[in-house]
Amino acid sequence: MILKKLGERIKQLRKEAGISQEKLAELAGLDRTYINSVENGRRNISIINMEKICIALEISLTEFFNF
Amino acid sequence: MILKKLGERIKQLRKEAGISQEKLAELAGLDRTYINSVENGRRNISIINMEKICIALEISLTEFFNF
DNA sequence: ATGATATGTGACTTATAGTCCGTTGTTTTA
DNA sequence: TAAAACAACGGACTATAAGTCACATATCAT
Repeated sequence: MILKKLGERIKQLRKEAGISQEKLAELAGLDRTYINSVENGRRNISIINMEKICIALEISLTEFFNF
Repeated sequence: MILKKLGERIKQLRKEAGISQEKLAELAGLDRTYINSVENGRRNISIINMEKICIALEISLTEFFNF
């Protein structure tokens, strides 16, 4: 399902960036546990938070959704 | 800003599909007034609703974010 | 084994997404 | 130009995402 795929995509990109959930949270201005629940597909994330995460991961939304 | 761009994108694709906001709402299983406010950049839409709208517009999320 | 670092989860409050009722403009078409 | 059809917008309400916390569990180095 979409939430799982999305979470896995974030996790994959975060790993590629070589950072922890905590670091990503800090860069995106979000809570560590929130990032965790998104990665695990337990959150129906909004577009604004998606954008924050993409900016933190230095990737465009277009690139992000290229999967 | 992101919400404006997103709204304009939906409106553009909806026009291309030749349907009204009401018809899109019906196809996506969302409210007519909600579609309107999304198109006008006044809503921070969630990924699940984004997907509903994409399905209604017969376009993939990947294609949608190709802008 | 011990301590540091990273991740997973449930429960909770607050903010806002999303619905449902309506009214008022604005196009389109007969 | 009247009347449909469509779009924009508002108030009141309910559902759900955002955001945080305490704590549990891995993981890995020393």
